[in-house]
Amino acid sequence: MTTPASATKASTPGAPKTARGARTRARILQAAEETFGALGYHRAGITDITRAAGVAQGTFYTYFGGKEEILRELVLDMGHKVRAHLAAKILGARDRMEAEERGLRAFLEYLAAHPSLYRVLQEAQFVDEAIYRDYYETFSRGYADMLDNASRKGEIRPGNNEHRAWALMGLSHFLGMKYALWDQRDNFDDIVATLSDLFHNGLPLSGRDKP
Amino acid sequence: MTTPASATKASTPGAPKTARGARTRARILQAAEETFGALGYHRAGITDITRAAGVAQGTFYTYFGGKEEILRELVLDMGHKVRAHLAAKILGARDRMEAEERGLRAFLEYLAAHPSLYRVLQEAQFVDEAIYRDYYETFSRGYADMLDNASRKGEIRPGNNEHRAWALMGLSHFLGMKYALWDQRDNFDDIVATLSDLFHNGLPLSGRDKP
DNA sequence: CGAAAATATGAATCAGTTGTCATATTGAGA
DNA sequence: TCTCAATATGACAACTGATTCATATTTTCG
Repeated sequence: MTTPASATKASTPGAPKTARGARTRARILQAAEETFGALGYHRAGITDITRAAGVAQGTFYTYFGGKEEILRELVLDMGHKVRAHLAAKILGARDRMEAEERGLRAFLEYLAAHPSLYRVLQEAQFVDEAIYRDYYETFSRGYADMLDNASRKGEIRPGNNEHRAWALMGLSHFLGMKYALWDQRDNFDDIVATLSDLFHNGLPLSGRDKP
Repeated sequence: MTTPASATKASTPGAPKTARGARTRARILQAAEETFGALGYHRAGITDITRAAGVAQGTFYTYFGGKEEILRELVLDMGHKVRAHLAAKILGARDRMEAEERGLRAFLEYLAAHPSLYRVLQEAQFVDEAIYRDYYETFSRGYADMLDNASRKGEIRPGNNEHRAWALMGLSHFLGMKYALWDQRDNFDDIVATLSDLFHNGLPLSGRDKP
């Protein structure tokens, strides 16, 4: 339907004004994450969400303007959580190389533990592309900044760190999809080792190219 | 709805038995690619597809079992085309390293020229995950085989080429999404150069680690 | 040319969903 | 305890969009 021209869509209701309200809202949000994660955005009905939350359909609209809005909220929320998790896991790294390894491992582990993240985020792309782009543009900016710092410190080669950031995000994304979600591994040592080797030495046999 | 247990979905109608039929079917397939690409799978109605193809709604069901089926067909078709394109572009490469550069460039150019590919494929993931997985599993197998060959020839370091294949696919995917689709660039020299440097030297300043 | 098969048509059916609303319940503060 | 604003309820109105089907039209080929 996509906003049938002149109609519907009650815009964001105000925030809850009671402890009870806050609790209910949180339950619905949580239920939405699970339901979207399990069924996907389109197959999941408001009914499924409210049933999972243990409230009546109508209650949904006390806190959220509609299906799209709760998805947006979810994506924002997830973005914060992932970044916080990765930041924490990277914290003690000696240099950028170690940070990359830790970051990759942390991402894979996070994805294995929170598979809904992936599905909700990826599906958001087709519901509201802007929020999906924001997620990755924000992420990539932070990533590129860290690489720039490492460049300045002489820890990594000079080069276009924006390009590198997108490449590295993509690589994590696919490795996560394949090994954490599809194959459902719980040990990522060998994967991290393979990528670590790539980061350190590139692909060629000996690193004797342009130094 | 997800196949309501006991119902609907007329299974694949037979192939057209007339030149006219073949033409009509092709027109619908083409229209579906454009329509899904422009509106997305869910927002695109059968109506939109048939209108774009210049036929009546009912005609659609003469050739396709339903909306999901035409999507499947599209994904399969696209898979063949991309692989053919990349294979052709890589053909004359002297070594694996050059093949990687050419492959990345070819992928970015293909995506810029066929943006529907991306959208249809990515969205297929949430309509019929199996076909999406097949697409990438097939692709990755071929990719890993090529890397294995290069390993044997001593062109690249030994290592887990399956992991590498997924990492390389992911990296291309994200670079394509960002630069070909979102930023709509038409020149990818600098991106290919950045990644070429990564492939040759890894990230660290000098390549003097474990040789 | 004259069936018979293959195609084409589009109105009607049918299932399923979102978002609304009038009505009840709850609980915090006076 | 009483009152009122905040919440909760769930039946239902209003739509959307996929698929079907009885009915034309076109093509093939004997």
